[in-house]
Amino acid sequence: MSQATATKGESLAPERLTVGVAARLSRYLQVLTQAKKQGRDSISSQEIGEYTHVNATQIRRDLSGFGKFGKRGVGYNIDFLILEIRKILRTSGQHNIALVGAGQLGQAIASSNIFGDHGFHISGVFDADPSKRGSAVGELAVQPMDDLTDAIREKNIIVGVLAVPPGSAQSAANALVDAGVKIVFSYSDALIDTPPDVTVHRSNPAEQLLYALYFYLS
Amino acid sequence: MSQATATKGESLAPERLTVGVAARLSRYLQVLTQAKKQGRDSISSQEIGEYTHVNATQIRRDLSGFGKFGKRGVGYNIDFLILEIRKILRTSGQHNIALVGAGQLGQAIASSNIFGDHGFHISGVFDADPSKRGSAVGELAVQPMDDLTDAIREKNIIVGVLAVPPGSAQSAANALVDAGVKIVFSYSDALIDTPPDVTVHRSNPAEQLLYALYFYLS
DNA sequence: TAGATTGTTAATCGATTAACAATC
DNA sequence: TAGATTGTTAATCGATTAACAATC
Repeated sequence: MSQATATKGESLAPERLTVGVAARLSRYLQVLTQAKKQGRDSISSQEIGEYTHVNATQIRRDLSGFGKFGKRGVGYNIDFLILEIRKILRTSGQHNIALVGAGQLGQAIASSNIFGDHGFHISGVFDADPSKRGSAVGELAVQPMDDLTDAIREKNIIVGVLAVPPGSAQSAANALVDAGVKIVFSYSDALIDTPPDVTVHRSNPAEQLLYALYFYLS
Repeated sequence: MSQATATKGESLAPERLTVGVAARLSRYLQVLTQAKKQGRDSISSQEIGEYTHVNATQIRRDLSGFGKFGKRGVGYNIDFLILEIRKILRTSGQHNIALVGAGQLGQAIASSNIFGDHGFHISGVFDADPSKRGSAVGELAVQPMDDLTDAIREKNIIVGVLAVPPGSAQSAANALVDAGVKIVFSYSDALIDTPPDVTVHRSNPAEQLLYALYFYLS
């Protein structure tokens, strides 16, 4: 019972979410966003569970810690629940991010909605290769790495995405960190060292397949 | 204590790993593979923890359930630990996978080592677009979707990777499922429905950034 | 020897699950 | 009303953490 004591009618929000709850809420949000795109109005905890691999009871428990968001016999209203989870995660607004790497991967990312759908706006694409300078990636023109620091400071960017080959991951990450970025997402699985105040997340398809395979083979 | 009773000197392997343990072991394996690539010989639980965001004590506990793999004062021998974890996960061999989608993303995936480094061999690239047929992607030639079923049966493929736009994700997944694939990894965040015996994993960069952002902002 | 890091214990906390009354 | 699904409880299990002896 580490939740703040709530007086009648008030929200029951705890001071700070645990890592598990925050991760799961983000996961529910992703499913809700996609279900909304498909034109759905409401969704049950059971169904969110099928898409997220989270137990349906766990989902209802996670949500009921913050309020009564559902309707018995019906499920959860998608628009409403998206707003509520965004409030809980305190990430309601748009967030500018910087993309480093304008190769095939960078171009694929910039022209997709995988970030845009979730409140992240790619506000600059950077590449160390001078021959790429100025070429179009999505709706943006590729900028040289020298522009990184100014762009990150001007647009208050704290998230950087790396779409560079493994051999360039560390140097590209260094450039982002020097410019003030605090959260790095890398599509390469090369290990990246950063100061303690910077967190690195890596794309991990093979890792997910490996453990899915274990359960398939068992 | 659900571990099998082990007689002296034998491995202590439990019947079946929990989801948590299997996922973490896969994660350690990824870090070990990368550290080996960097020419490292040994690594401490502390350091694996920094790269995986898993507590160092938890890592030692996970490993010590299967044997004494480390050396006190030194750490874990990387080559040895990779072999041991592969044995535990029973995924030591090579696994053929099918890649659907030969656009920028598919090409980026096929020409990278993100799967190859972890024992997954891309043995076929497929695309519904007839104009792409035969063009080179990595070291492979793009095949039409009609070839999918035969290829998957011949090469005993149980894993399919989707690198297609959100609007094509469901139909491409259907083709994979019809051909006999049991594990699907999708780079699109569109929701995909499959029969109960097929598991779907999705790439989720925005989700990870969202919850990283929560902890940065708190 | 001195320093480092494993292997292991014990105590706590969060996740998971089944079950079911409440209610839409 | 009948069917469905939430919100919530209670019981169990796994994860997390600090601490430290063992030992390389």
